[in-house]
Amino acid sequence: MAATAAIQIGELSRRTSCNIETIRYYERIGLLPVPPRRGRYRSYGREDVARLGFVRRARELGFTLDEVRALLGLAAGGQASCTEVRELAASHLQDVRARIADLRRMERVLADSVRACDAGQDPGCPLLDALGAEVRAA
Amino acid sequence: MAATAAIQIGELSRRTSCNIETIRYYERIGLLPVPPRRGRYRSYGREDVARLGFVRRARELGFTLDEVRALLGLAAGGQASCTEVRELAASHLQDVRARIADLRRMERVLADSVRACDAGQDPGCPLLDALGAEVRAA
DNA sequence: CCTACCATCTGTAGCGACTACAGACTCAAG
DNA sequence: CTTGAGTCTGTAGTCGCTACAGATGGTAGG
Repeated sequence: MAATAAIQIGELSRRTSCNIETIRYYERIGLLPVPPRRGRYRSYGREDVARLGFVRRARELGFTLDEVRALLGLAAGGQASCTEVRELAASHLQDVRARIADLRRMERVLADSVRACDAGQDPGCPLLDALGAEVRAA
Repeated sequence: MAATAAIQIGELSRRTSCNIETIRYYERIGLLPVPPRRGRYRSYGREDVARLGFVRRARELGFTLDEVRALLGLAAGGQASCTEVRELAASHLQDVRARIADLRRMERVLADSVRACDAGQDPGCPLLDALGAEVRAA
């Protein structure tokens, strides 16, 4: 019940594993509230640690900062917003799956080419061939 | 054997499915050679189509522009460089696989949360909980 | 010949999500 | 009193484009 222990930006950075410059950046773009100052130094409290932790975890899940902003708004809103949160997450999940599919396509082509290269009976370079190798003729 | 048909940037753009602005950008950063001019207009030939095609295919495989630059250098170099090409591709393949692994981790967490949300017996919002929901208490 | 219209030109600024300085200051310990 | 760590502001860089604005070029129709 003591007054929330005030911490400085360095401590906030340590507790959230978030770069100091990034914290100030989040403040600049309005993702974190402008904190009060002790002297000239930013002074943070318990709920700043929570909020920034939330942001960082959402970022780790690949949400964009705009999506995070929306999530923060919804999180403050109470249970009515659970549906909206679900929709945001579901749509983001689709994005993630699409990106995985893209990367898998790349992986397949690359792996095939490297394998062909290892087999090494090709007259030219199978990797360069895969990229359309007439460039060499220049 | 006719002199290589000279084309303008618009035609190059169409043939390579590469944005005009992007072509000029590639020229600016030295990825494409500075072309001669017909009047004030850039004039491209057969090997520009090939080179830009190569660049675009490499980009589709996720190579960075620096890697593409390296590949172009190696492609010009003859067969001695095949090993180096292989190494570049193999290392890029590792990157791609790492990114896939990252995304899969995200996918799992997101899918789990959305599923928990659908089950809908949680008192709060399982999605927000997954992100560390004390933010709501603010 | 004039006009309309398209393509092309140069140069600059914006995106997203940071990251990296430079150069000033504050504050506490030795 | 000095040293060193921490913090401050402000600006510019990263990557790979993309999007303008505003000036020309070349061509076709009237």
